[in-house]
Amino acid sequence: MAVSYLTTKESPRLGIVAEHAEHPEHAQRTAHADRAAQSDHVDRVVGQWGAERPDLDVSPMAVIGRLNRLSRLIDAELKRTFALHGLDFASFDVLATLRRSGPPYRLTPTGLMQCAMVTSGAISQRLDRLEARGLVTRTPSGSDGRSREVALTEEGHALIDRALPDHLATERRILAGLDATQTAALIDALRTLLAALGDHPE
Amino acid sequence: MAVSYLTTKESPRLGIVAEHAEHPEHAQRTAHADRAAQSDHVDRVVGQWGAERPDLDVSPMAVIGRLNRLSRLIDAELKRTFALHGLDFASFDVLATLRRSGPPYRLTPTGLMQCAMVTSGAISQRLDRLEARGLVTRTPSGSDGRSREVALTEEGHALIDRALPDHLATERRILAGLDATQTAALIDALRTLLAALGDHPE
DNA sequence: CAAACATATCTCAGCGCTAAGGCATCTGGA
DNA sequence: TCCAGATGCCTTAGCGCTGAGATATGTTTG
Repeated sequence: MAVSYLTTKESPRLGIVAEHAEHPEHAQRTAHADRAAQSDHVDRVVGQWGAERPDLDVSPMAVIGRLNRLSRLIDAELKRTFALHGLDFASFDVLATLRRSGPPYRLTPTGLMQCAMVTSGAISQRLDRLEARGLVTRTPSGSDGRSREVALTEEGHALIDRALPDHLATERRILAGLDATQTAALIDALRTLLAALGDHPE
Repeated sequence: MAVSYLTTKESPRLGIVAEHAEHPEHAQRTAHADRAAQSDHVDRVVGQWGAERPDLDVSPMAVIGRLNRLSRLIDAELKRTFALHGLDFASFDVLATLRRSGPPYRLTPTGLMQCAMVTSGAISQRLDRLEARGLVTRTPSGSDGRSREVALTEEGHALIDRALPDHLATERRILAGLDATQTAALIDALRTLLAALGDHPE
């Protein structure tokens, strides 16, 4: 039996076929989908376009649309955990980047900017806020008069170490519905897409 | 030979194992990874945490971190296409939602709000901007005095029909690096995560 | 019917980001 | 050496969104 991952509304122009439906986990999920006729928001969107613009191949939306919605939902979820520690995504991001860089927990604004994928202005403002709260310090760089060294304070270090386990628990909860095979395949696909978009380290 | 999707830096505590490495596409990708020791930004982050906080299981970051970075990169890419048509994501979103809803291309602000996953205030402001440009109209609802009917104008209809093919081309280009198996697995995983986060239609 | 509650939309202050540009400093080539 | 361009950081206007709340209308309940 040919079991499809797609609802009837999704035209398979991306050449999507169910090649490994023999995996028990997948069979189970698909069986559930068959039972409940499970169709999510993006299925509906793709179906609408299929009816209104049958001349266009909207199948890329099945991926991009889901990535977009998932990203928003995850952001909202993570936000709640950050708030428990008096943080938001921007603050957590800077503190975590400094923390994981290892002793002496110092980076330049440029380094933070590249990790965070935001503009230099955004980093300046993030550091203003963190500095005002005593979570980081900014000192002149010894070797380069233009540069600065941003360092975690003891309070900043303690705060990120306190928030991190909660954050990881939230992430784990979000991913709890995926089995090992799905997770590996997801990472593989995301890695491929990131590479195609030029997301390289350094 | 046990071929892993993970770099040596990623601890496999999510129970990730390479169960279907016999797929030709995957073998090829992994071979390439072996050859170039391909490691992306998130690999580096996970490796840093592994060194600094070996007591914590940071493997969820391999998924959440990639989703976050990918979403930002995709947004930036789509933005450029929207700009070619004098649009941004917010405007495109509203026009596209109206367009795909089919004749008579009318929805309420509440309907648009639910599709867009933003607050009612955001929709009010989006509609202000679109109305000022003559791309939509707002008229009182006949049946409910509290409600309004938002309708695509001819100009709005023409604009979204002009922008959509370009948008789809951009999406297709972003996904070009994925083969059919990867795409199907990606959709499957995203669908599972969306369902777990309660992203249902209507 | 009236009161209490629910719903639909809008308003607005505040927030974080971008884009553009300013200033100081570094670097490499003529 | 000098200077033009590159680099690092900051400043600021403007933008879109959120969160809180206002207003008006609809619905339910006693």
